[in-house]
Amino acid sequence: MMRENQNEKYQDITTFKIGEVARRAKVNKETVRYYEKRSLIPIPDRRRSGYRIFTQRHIDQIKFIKRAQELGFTLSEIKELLELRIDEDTTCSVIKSEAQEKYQDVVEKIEDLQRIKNTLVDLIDSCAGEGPKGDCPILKALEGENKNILGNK
Amino acid sequence: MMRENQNEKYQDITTFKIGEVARRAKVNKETVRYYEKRSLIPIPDRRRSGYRIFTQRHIDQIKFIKRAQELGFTLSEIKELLELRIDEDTTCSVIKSEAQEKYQDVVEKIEDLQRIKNTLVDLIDSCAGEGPKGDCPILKALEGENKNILGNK
DNA sequence: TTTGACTCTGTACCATACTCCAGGTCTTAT
DNA sequence: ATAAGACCTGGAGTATGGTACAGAGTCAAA
Repeated sequence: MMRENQNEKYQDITTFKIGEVARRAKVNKETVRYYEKRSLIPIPDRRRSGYRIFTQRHIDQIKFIKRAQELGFTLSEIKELLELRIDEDTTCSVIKSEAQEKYQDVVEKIEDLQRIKNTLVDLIDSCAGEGPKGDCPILKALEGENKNILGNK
Repeated sequence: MMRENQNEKYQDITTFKIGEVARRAKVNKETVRYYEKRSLIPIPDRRRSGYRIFTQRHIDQIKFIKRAQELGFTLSEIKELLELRIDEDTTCSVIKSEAQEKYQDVVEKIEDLQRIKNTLVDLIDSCAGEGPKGDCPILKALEGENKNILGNK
């Protein structure tokens, strides 16, 4: 924390240097700079020395980003989300439909993986796990000899 | 196809130039070169001119790679798989356990996505989709005001 | 022989999300 | 005053799986 910064604007509020921000938001300092570069956080003011001046707002926003990431949002999507949050005209329903879109993405990814999982199960079941690799049905399937298990065109 | 290449070795077999390989394996020419660089296919011989000489073996191997990719194997994993395939001592059970490991990966990925999906459902359900964003429970949750839906620490 | 299509190499670039480093400046405590 | 530690910038590097050039050489058919 730094109290006596030269900027009038920050007379009465607590400000932070990058290290403290990183510690509090539980990210790397480089990540904070990276988010600034990608415009994911408000551009911090600078001290005369060039040091960035952060506020609680920055810390909160980084935490927001991290939570959204856990939900599978990419940084680009999160940026949109943040812009929505700032936009006066944004309504609840806009936010909701963003979440619904992301939900659809996730459902599709699960379906893809489910299909892959089923194929793997079939392959594993088809293989007794005995004998030399020459007879391995898994390799055979990958080699394209088995049109039944893998969906080869 | 080229028949009259100067290499004795290819007197009796059909050989291909990169474009034909790419067409038959349904990949980009650059991808063929990329696979060569990553040692995912046997190093092709060269004509005096420098042109690569491919055989059916190369085409089959590229198809193998593509099928394995569809099962979620990374190129590094596929390389291991290919090495297993070449190794005399490889048994069926070794291949099987590779597949089982990949199966575990896929199951875990599905579980992760399932958790994300559930959270999104909860968020979406919590939002009536009406009114200004100020009251949006989704944004509130992301902002960390709701300890119940998101697993904020 | 000409000419269009093909191939060669090496390098750079795409997206994603950081992470690290060097070389230099600033702060802060003693 | 000094020295440790924190901060600055710009650029490179990480992993993944390619794609896209440019500029030069080669091939094949008419």
